[in-house]
Amino acid sequence: MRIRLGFVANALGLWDASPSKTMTYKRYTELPKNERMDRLKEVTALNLNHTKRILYYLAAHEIEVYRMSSSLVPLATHPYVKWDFLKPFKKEWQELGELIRQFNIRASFHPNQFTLFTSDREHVTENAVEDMKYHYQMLEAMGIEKDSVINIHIGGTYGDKETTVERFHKNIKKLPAEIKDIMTLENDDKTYNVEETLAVCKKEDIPMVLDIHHHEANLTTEKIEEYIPDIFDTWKRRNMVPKVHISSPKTDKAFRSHSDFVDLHFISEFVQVLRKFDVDVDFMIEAKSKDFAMFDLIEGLSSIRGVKRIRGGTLEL
DNA sequence: ACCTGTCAAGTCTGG
DNA sequence: CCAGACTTGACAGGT
Repeated sequence: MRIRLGFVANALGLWDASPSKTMTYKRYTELPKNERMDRLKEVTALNLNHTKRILYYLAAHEIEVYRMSSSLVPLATHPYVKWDFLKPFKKEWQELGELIRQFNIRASFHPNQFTLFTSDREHVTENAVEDMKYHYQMLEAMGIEKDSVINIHIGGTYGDKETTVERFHKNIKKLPAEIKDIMTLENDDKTYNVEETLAVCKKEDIPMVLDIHHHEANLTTEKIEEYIPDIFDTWKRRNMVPKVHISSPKTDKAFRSHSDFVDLHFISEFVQVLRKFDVDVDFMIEAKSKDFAMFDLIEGLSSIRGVKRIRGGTLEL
């Protein structure tokens, strides 16, 4: 079995390469009208260029798993701004897509916590659809929508999980079919645990992203290995290697917070579990130290007996 | 050069 | 109904 590792958004090994430069609505309104659009485009051009630099960095390190920043385009879906971020950057989007293909990178998006389909307020669902569209359009512009996922959480519980899950199934119908086709759902550290998330995924035929840190923070009564075959089966429709989110607790007290680096022992236990299933997986490292945390974990895992590093970002077990 | 308050959006808890 | 927590990085303005 093979494990590929990757990281989220920013590469700390590169100087000044944030792909998430922003302009808030407040700042936008403070600019003279004739400068506003120029500034939006400037920020976007910079984020796209930084993403390009990161893709080359990934290639140089043979890293094939990467989550792109959701903040590539500032105010892309703001109701009073909403601007065309596709046409002015047609060439740039295409170039990113070509590099992603050329370097065999598995790219994904993970919209923010306000993108959810459980709310009983209609505008929340409308905003969620808008935000999902924004992410989908970026993937389309890069020509990689068929090979990518947009991952979100189920959402809040509103004091009644059962009713709320039903509302999720109702609200998700508002999402255009082609976008729903490429979405995934991740188990949550506070609300929907592995068992509950898996049930929703099965019902909607949506692949499930397993987050092992969230799982430890929000345990189901059963052991994780009992769920793994079903979780991994949800990826078969898309013929994709299952994706697992990796992080470890900051402290015992702040258990849910992400530690800067990933604790090797926290993960190696899980890797031993995976070994029994002998299946390829991709690890998305979610830690404050980003690529450094990923490199650290790659080296840590490589030192385990029976684990061999066969490429910069790939381990064979 | 460093520090601090602010920012479109979400829910949850407590008052 | 509202404030603060949760949590996030980036940024502008102040010292």
